[in-house]
Amino acid sequence: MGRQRPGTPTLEEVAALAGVGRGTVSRVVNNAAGVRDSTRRTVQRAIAELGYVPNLAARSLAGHRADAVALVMTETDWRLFGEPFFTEIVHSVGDALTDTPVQLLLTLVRSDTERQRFVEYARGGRVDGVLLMSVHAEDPLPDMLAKAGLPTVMLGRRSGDESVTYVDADNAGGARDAVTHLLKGGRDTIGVIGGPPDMYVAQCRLRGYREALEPAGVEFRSSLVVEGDFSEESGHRAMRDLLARHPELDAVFAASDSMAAGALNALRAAGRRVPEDVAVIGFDDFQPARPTDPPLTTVRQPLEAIGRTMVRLLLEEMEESPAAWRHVILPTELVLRDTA
Amino acid sequence: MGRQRPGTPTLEEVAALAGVGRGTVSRVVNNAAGVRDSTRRTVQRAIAELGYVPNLAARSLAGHRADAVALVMTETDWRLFGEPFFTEIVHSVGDALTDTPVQLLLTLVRSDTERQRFVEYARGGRVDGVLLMSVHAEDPLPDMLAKAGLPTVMLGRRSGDESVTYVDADNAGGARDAVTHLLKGGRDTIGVIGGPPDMYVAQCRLRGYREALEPAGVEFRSSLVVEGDFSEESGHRAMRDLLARHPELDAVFAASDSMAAGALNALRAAGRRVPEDVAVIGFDDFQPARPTDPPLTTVRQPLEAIGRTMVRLLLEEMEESPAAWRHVILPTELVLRDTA
DNA sequence: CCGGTAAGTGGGAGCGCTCCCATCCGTGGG
DNA sequence: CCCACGGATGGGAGCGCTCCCACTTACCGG
Repeated sequence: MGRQRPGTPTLEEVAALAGVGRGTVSRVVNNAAGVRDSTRRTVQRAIAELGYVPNLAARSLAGHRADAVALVMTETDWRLFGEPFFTEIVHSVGDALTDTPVQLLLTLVRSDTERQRFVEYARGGRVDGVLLMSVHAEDPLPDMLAKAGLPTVMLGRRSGDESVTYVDADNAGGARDAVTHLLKGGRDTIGVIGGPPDMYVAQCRLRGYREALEPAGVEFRSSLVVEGDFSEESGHRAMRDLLARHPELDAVFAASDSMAAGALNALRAAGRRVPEDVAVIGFDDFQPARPTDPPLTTVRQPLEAIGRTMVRLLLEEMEESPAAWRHVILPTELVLRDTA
Repeated sequence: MGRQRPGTPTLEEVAALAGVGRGTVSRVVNNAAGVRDSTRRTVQRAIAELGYVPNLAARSLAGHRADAVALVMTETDWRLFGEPFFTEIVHSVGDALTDTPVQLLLTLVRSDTERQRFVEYARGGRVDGVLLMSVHAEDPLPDMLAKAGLPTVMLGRRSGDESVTYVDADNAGGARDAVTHLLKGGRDTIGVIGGPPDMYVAQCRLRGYREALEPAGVEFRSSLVVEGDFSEESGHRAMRDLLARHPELDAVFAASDSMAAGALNALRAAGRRVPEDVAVIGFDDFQPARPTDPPLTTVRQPLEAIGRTMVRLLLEEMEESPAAWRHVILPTELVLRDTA
């Protein structure tokens, strides 16, 4: 470092070459109005000739903005969600920023050192806003950013009431739809393979399950609930437990597709036919989903819309710095395939 | 944007509160020597009291450095390599930067718009150097960056002679080792499932195959070479072709583990025993590898070392701006499991 | 007792840009 | 023919920091 790249021309040099003032060149570079067309062309020629590129540090310093936003992943996101979720969010966020001059920066926060460094980076003004991939309950990052007054949007939430803007899928609603569908299909002994109970998203999906039972007059039985950790293996194990406890089970709602896939295997191993003996519905439908056999009926999370919405909210907060946090819940969609 | 976060204190304000000059505060903030301990403590107290965080734009502007590097992925990397490769590289790069004040920024370049934006970002001085994930032959990005005088290190190379610093695995050597191992095991009709012939990495692995044959006195036969695209499915197809052409085949070297996995399936379908009838060796051994049945003998790419080396070279270039590009080839390792 | 040296410190001079106001020029109406 | 007005333009005043040099002070040896 400390090295200077050679001959990076400055605004002033462009102005000199074009025979105009600094202000005019700045206006041309920033595509601002109020420059005569002939002047604009002269300046553009000078810019091209010198290969001028604006110094972004100077622009930031003078303009009080960075024209960049960060999308932060924690170590946990990194493994837990695997590629499809991550890819889809990143792509939709990227797409949503295409028409802006904003550069998207992905950053990985794996340790306290890295968190600290990132906070200094963000508070230091290198980004105008931060998007947080799903955060864990104990993650101090959202509040650190909020306290620093940085526009921040989270994907998902850590609890029922967040004091940070977030976008989330309608987890409860999606689960409710799934279970309602099972009930309408005449199933009445419906097991649940839930996620880790300390995760809010898992709580919501479980709540949706309960909410669906009530109007149908079916009683909630906690023996029908088994907890998993969103992994395929945990789904397999949970399904086995469930069958042992309730051989009469005629349907299962799994809080993730991976767990549903594990459940499918366990059911096959137990000689149950799907969906004849036991109907199965999953949750997520990340694209491209690894196809199950038979193809899984599931609740689709609107990832593309989530990414897009996060960007919209972030840009709005960057623009206006609203007083209140906003919470957006996006609808899920029940995708009927062959397991229910 | 255009918004100002409230009350961000400046160096000057800290200096005033601590009753010292700007220079002294700067020295404390940057952990520079030449400040009396008592003074240092006073200043640190003032910093804490005001919650001072350095303005990085100002620092960049005055200090001619960004304290950040970018790791660029193109759309192609994104899909082609999937998670394990990507994850391991990112982690090792991250680890290698832990002890520096350098922030790692992952950026995704999917279109010309995004490429242009990134180049402006990089040339604008927001990063001190760039790491490029594997690049394709036609990718103009490396040369754009090189021309801009930005320290740049590529993972892999686009051709035999690159005018950009790169780090690569010894693809030819790894392939040679694999095939030599097969020959030593008494196999002499060894098929190859190669990668796309327009990719240099595929050429190298194929070259290694040929180089191993010669000293063993085995003649190269092009009918033993089938081309794949690194996907499991293409490996399956290639294996079928190979068996049709050469029923007497007694070994296969696949230029990737995915293709080897496909080959394994095809062999099983054809009723061949592995390794008794046909030995199989793959290439990559990305962790965590999806286990094959039987466990695959393969050539391990030293991803961790590659990431670490890339960072070392980049930091060196940032420091000294050497005249010549450097090319580092890291050794692979033949991992013997059950298929050969 | 004094010059000499080193350690510690203060602050001027930018870094290259944006913002904004003063200025200039051309035009149209009175 | 003069003045007022608005669009186009020039450039001063910073933005908050680092770099570096000048300055102060304390302490050393002669």
